[in-house]
Amino acid sequence: MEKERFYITTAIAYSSRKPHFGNTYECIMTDAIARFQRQMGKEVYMLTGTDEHGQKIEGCAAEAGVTPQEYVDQVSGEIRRIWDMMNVRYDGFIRTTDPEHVRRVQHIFRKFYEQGDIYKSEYEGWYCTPCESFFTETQVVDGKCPDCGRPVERSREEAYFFRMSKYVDRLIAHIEANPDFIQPESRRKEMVNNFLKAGLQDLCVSRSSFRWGIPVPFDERHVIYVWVDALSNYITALGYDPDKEEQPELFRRFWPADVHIIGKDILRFHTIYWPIFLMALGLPLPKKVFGHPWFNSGVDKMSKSRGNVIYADDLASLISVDGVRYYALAEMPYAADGSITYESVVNRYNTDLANNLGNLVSRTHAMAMKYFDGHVPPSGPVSGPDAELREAVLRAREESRRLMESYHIADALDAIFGMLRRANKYIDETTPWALAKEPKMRDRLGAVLYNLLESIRIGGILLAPFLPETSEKILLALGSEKKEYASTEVFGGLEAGAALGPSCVLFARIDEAAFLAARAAEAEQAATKETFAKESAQKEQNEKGKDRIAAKGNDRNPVEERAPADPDEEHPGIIGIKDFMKVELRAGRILSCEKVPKAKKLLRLEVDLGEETRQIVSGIAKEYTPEELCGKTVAVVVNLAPATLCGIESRGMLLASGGDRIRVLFLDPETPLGARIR
RNA sequence: CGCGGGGUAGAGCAGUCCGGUUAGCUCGUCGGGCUCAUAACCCGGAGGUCGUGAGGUUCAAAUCCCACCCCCGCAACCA
Repeated sequence: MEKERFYITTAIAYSSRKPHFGNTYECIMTDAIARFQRQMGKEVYMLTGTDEHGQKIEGCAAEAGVTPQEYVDQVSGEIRRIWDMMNVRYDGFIRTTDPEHVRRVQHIFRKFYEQGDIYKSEYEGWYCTPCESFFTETQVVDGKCPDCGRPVERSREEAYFFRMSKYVDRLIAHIEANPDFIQPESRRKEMVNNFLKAGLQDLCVSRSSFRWGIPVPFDERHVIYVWVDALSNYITALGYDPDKEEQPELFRRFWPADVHIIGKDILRFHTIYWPIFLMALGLPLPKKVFGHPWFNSGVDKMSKSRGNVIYADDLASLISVDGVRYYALAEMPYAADGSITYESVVNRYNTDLANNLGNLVSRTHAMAMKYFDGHVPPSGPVSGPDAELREAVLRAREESRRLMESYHIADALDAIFGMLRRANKYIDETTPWALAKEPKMRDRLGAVLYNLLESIRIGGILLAPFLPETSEKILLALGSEKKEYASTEVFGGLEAGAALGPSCVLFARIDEAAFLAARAAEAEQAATKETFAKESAQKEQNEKGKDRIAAKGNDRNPVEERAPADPDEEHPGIIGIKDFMKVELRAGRILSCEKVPKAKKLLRLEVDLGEETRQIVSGIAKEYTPEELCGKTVAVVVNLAPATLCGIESRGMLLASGGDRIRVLFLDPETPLGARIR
């Protein structure tokens, strides 16, 4: 009989910088599912890879003084190194710069064009270079990018568009007929209500403003924009090429994918544009798209400027690879965002891995060594709590399987660890050390230890998809050859008389206080270094304007150093006093203030600037009530171009701290109204 | 009235669809037990008006209905 097949993918990682914990989590999660499916006897193909085109990478490479190809070679290698280190066992690793991928994407693009799905038109709008995005008039906020807040430019370019409208109805019908298509559930409604039913616009699928991309085959001035390029990886990696008479075996065997595992931020592209591209190619749609939640760092989004970025490889050096895997898999809820803190890392590690799992193995192994000279004793008749233990073991097996089938990974792990807890309790119930003192209880003692060893053996096998190394170690300690899932069906697979392996400490306990202190010290050091690096880099650039050459090799993290990550992390360059004086800041008093109806964040203010009174709209409604602002003296940017927000004109801007906690900058009430601030 | 999800012990969650035993679980906390083990393990206690409404339906509501409040996604509007 032919094996059932299972095709699972991660999103391909964007190669502009080193992936942080959230990216790595996705890969670990996907790997756990893939390993589980292999354990279930399926023929699995797990695909991951790197997305290597785009203007941002072009820019990063230029800054680093290397070619884009050299740049992505390095980053892609780094990403792959981390995946490998985390024991992610992928079957395919695609890079969007692979020549085969490039050629196939060109064929796909041409096919779309030839069948009339792609047409040439002109795009005019506001363009944000760092985000590589065009925005419409209504999206742009006061001349700035709505995503990153940096200035946008008026830009017009000839571009190719994909006729989405043609397929929308079919897609809606598909989503409605397949309620499981988008997971978790809540995401499905977001997509359907926010995008599909609201009216889907044609998608711009080419760019001519940069070169680092796959050229449009029939129009060399254009490169194929990210989505046709990146999304296609799921089929090109299997060898799909629309020009081929017959698709290769790999493709025929594995398409359609069973599930695409992706971050919730790109759900829209995977549940709307990707299915439509597939429809246009006449291919079946993936069975499921799972938009996993994000890991936040404590309460904040992870970001370097907050000094709270955690990298998986760094963490692995502290708590082991399986420690990281366990943490990521156990801590992340199914649908809501999870949060990572060092406290919870240590707590999870100590309580679950060291105390519950590690110590169970350790104490059981020690007793078997001491009382039975390192051999598996024969199992005796079932008595006392034996039945309950066995039942717990088999139930954990069923539960974890059921939960894994629906991608409830944390819950599946919980089921297994619950069983381990039951085994610890069993030791207290049966008190083997007391039995050991009575020679006539020898058989009972053997039975008790047998039950424990067998429970651990089954547990070790069940843990294999999540903690592959630990699973190996457990089975090695038991000296058991039986590692296949089938051997867990019946309690009693362990053979009496077999010799145990050497004892081992699976997870040494961590001293929480010392651990946290060390992390705090590191963070401080890193922050200092970061500031220093930035400053000297800027100095260098300003003074000589020379290109910097990326340090290679010994630099611990060269990628991170040169790629300014998120917009909010970018530090301002050094400016002269002239530049500063371009910004006209003046003191004003808030005369009146009210919430903008229908707006969540906006307050409409009348501000007295001495000479004049201005209407300013400010996005601080979540932090301040109108009452507490009235009468306050504030700093206002008065020469900012007017913007229209929610239909209300705003002329100027209040100074306030940004980020998650917005705090308005209040001035001394004695400040004369209209006074220039500098 | 944009769309969706959620408010359950100090924290994180399950239970809600298909109303019904003392509202569970993990962590934390307090007390006890044990000594095989990684100061680990086991037991017990305290701690909950299940967001609010002396609302509705019902013999019975965390669970169904209604109203309101708050939080989080997505979208929009962070000047």
